[in-house]
Amino acid sequence: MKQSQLFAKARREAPADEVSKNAQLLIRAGYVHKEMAGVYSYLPLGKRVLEKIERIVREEMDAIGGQEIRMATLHPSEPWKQTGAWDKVDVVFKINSRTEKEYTIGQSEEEIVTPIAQEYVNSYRDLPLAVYQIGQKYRDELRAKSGIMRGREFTMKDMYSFHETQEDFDRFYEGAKQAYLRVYRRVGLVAKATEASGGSFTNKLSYEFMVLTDAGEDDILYCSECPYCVNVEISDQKEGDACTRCGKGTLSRAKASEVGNIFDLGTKYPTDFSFTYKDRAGKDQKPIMGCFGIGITRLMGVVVETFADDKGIVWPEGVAPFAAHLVSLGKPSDDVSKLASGFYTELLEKGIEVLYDDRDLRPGEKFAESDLLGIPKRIVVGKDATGSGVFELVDRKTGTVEKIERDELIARFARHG
RNA sequence: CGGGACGUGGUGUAGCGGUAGCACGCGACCUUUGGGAGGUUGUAGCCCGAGUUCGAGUCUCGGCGUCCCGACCA
Repeated sequence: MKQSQLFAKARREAPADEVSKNAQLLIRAGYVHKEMAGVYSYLPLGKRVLEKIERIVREEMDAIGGQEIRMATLHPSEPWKQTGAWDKVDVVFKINSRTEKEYTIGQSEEEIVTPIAQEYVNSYRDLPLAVYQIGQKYRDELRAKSGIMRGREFTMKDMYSFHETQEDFDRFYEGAKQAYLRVYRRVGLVAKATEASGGSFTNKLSYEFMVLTDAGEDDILYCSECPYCVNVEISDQKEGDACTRCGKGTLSRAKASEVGNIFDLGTKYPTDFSFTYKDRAGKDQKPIMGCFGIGITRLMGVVVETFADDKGIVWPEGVAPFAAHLVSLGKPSDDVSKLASGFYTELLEKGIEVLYDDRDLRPGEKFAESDLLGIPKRIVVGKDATGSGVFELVDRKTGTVEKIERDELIARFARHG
């Protein structure tokens, strides 16, 4: 993509009405546009980042047998009344039509997915089943905060699974937990599987996936030696206590942001909807159900919070909007510009995702903006490149500068694909 | 929802009862080109509504909006 054609331009100053690092940087750099408190639109660069995250999530969900669907976001009120959530869950938006019919917009989708599964799961032969979607969720939060990390509208991957037995559920649950940890790793983050409350409809524990960040709104205790991690809201332990899990480490307390949550829902929803299937003996049974969420937009915010430095955003390679930022220091149609344009075409032909800064601006401005955008690698084409054919490769994270010959540079990006 | 702060051109801000100013951006022209250049010129603004006052961006009240702390958080 040519930067001269990118309609969302970076600004020099952060918006005055945002305090959170993620919102300040994402707005400044032109990734998102705020519509109102807790609601953001995603512009070309932001959309690309979301798609990167979504692709990783999709691959990992597919790998554990998830089937992707797309459920409605405008919901009838009836199933929500049937499960009790209409009255019990206070973040449910309630909408009235012109004819006074009541609707809601999805803040989660058990009320929709359970009847869908009920329609097609008639026999034990149809189980297990796992379906998921990536889509918008709406919650009537009393207070939106922290930029894109806690909004009233956000993107979530939500998966729902149905099982014959607790053993089968446990097997799938463990597989999902591992898949989640792979997702976060690929996104570039370290997430801790944290023991937490199961929410209002189950008294079982759940796992929350927590990334340590001061921008987070949860507090967790985690062991210095083993993976044990617990949300302080359900823990009687305190910082400095010995870890009861491994017996070796001590517990530290830290702020963290929840980027995923997996639940054992038991038979709550099948019960509410009278959803049964025939087991091997021909008897009616209720499936055991699980729910598995990942906050896609929140994940993006946490990545910004985690890696940004004083110059701007720093994207890990896995989620960057582009693999390379090609910055030409040439003037319109001079030799430097021609060289850069030729190289841009070649990168495109090799399938390398590149943002090409072809604008006629001063170098300082281009570098500052490049730093702000946070693309992992910057290729600078200046005067010296016209004779030598050697380009400059700058690492956004470390600032390391390498002089690399043209073909080697292409080969390097092609390898990372 | 309780508490607090704040709403001035597209963006960031100054103005504290008496002619709304600056910077950036954007348009035009000239010079400049390896870390956010300089000059000339143009462009564009007081959230909404009442009230106090000779006079309100400024004071009072009421809305609306945004952020922060708390509460809440499938």
